[in-house]
Amino acid sequence: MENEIIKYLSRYIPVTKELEEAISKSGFIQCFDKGTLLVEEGKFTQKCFFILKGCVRNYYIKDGEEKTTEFYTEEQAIIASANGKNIPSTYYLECMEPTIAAVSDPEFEEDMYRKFPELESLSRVMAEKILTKQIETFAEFKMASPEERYLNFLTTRPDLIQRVPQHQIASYLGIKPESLSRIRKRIMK
Amino acid sequence: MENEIIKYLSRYIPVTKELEEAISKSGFIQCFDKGTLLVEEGKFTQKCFFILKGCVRNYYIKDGEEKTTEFYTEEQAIIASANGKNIPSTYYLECMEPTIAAVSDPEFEEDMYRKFPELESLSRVMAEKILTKQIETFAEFKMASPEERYLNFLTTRPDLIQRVPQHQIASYLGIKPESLSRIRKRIMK
DNA sequence: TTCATTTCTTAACTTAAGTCAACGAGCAAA
DNA sequence: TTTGCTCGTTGACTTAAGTTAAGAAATGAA
Repeated sequence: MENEIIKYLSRYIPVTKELEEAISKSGFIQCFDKGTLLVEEGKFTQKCFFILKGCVRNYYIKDGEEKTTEFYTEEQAIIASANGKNIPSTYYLECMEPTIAAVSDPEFEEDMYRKFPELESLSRVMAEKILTKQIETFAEFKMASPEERYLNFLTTRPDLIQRVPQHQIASYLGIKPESLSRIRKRIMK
Repeated sequence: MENEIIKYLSRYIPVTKELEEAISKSGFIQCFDKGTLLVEEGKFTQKCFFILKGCVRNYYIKDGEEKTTEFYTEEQAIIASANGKNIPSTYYLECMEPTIAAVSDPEFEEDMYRKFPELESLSRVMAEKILTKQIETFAEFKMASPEERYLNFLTTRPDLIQRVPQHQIASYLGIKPESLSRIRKRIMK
């Protein structure tokens, strides 16, 4: 699986022998069982994840209910929200499937950036790319009705329909499960 | 105003004489009249902005209506969404007030990063920080009702109430102006 | 000042999402 | 196999947002 991350990196930067070795040695590729909580509310962690295989769900507990806000799948990065601070997590990250991920933390990253400055350049470019995508997605969400959001979801994340339960998708779309059920019925006509 | 951006930068990195000079000489601080469109739908531009003074509104035109999705004010960065590609803009950026901003583009940034690598490190940290904030804001938006969003807005962006018209705030909250009017009446009791 | 435009509010009505409850299908554990 | 969950659907009802239209208030230009 170290191979996978190197394949990914070499799409963007030349991967030298030294970098390849540093990555292979680091042992930062980890496997998680389905159901594993990578992050829990109230716990302190600064870990970041890059999904190589599997699916991770981001959810909050609000008014005693799970509110799913994001699904991360192959080649997506999960950035630590506890940015350098020692603050407890407000959310959970749960593996929806057996998941393989590159796991890192700020110290490891800083160390790698020192040794391989081109990695920090890549991180900068990636962070900006993900950020613009995120802003665009948020704008679309704001402008769309629940029904439009679902139709949009069908085309942008079709794989997720098979991978996660529908009531979590409802939550992800900002609506109740019963409403999603009715929307589905409506658009089938 | 060059002074302002240097003051901002020196909060995060030591600003050397050379860097200060490069910034002063670049002449990348620009002033815009109220009503100026920094970016227009269909036009090609790769400009980025960092607001020093003023307010910029991001909006789309959908179904013949303006849909406001973001407001940028002092010390906020507006990242170009046309990331390195030659694609036309899908949105507008309008100055809601006379605005002073640091204006840059990818070439200028690459040039500065080459000369001052510490700037790229700072950009990486900033992009990650803005990204995590953005993800959090999006999650809160999804989980909240229109009324909760407005109450949240009152505490997080109180200045905007005085600076922009209410129907644009409605749009920003993902609702119609009439609904916001009713929500305001409701919470006043 | 006057006039026009934009902005906000209100009202009546429609539509769709939320709520509550029930039910059946599918699945897994005992 | 039985039992207990989780999950999705449906129905009846409530609530609040969308729609349409009108008018009042504020703003800005002539």
